[in-house]
Amino acid sequence: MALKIGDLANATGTKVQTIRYYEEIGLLPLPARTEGNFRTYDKETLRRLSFIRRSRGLGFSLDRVRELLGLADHRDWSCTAVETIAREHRKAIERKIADLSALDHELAQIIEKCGHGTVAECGILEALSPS
Amino acid sequence: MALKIGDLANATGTKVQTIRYYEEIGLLPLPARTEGNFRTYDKETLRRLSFIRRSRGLGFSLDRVRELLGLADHRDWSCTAVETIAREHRKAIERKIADLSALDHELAQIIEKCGHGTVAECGILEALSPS
DNA sequence: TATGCACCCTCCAGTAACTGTAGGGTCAAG
DNA sequence: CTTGACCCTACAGTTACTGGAGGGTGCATA
Repeated sequence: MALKIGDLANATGTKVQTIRYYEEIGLLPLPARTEGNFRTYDKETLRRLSFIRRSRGLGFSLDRVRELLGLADHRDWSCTAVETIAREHRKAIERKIADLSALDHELAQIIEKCGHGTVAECGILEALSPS
Repeated sequence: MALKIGDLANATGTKVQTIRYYEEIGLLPLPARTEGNFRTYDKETLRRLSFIRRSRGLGFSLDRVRELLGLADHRDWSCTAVETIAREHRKAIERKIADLSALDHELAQIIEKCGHGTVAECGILEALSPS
């Protein structure tokens, strides 16, 4: 029932190189090896990788993921720190949305200025030029 | 009236190293040098740098900026290409906003699951774990 | 004249999170 | 015994800068 790196990759939608990268930076433990030097994994590592990928999918940085994994190991601790990480991440995302929305409005206004003529008269380029 | 690199930096809110980087990748022309080997710039380069920074501020990649600068040099061309670049950029930003909004909703749901107890019971970590 | 200080120079390394490639080994099936 | 799928290591490249080491320039002041 030993899993190879490709099995983990398939099961989690992760590239093989990415799994090796996670191992390199210490997010995944050094796995056992077969006689032929192939990495072998157990279900626990598969769960850990799934956790990492789900967290990454939600936009957490690898450093945050590392913290979350560290917290998850202390089952008797308060989960306040977990909540804090999640809330701050959400705040950061909302800031990003606000920034992008402002950009979107600005772009909309600039695009409207296009006179569909020549570059020389282009309102878009003019809007990008120094006032 | 020759401008030094620090003058350009001050006038555009750009770090000196960033200006040298733009020169290195060919976004800014190789400037004249003083006897003491200091870069000297004219108003035209200042305008070019301002254009770059304004475009970057609107989220255009350096490759797009390069295209826009290239188009701006052909004053008699149609500005259709300029409009296309701007519209596609806007589309990309709107996709990003949609993605982040989806993330935001998902995070909100996950955060609600926190029971404020121990890590072992934490609904956030559970939501991050493989189903 | 010496000194201090702000500014300039080049070159190189590091950031985040992978992705791709070169050059080779392992293993089961046909 | 060969083919093909899979695995291995090691290293370079991506984006757009940012920071630092180690040293030179130029102007004003004591």
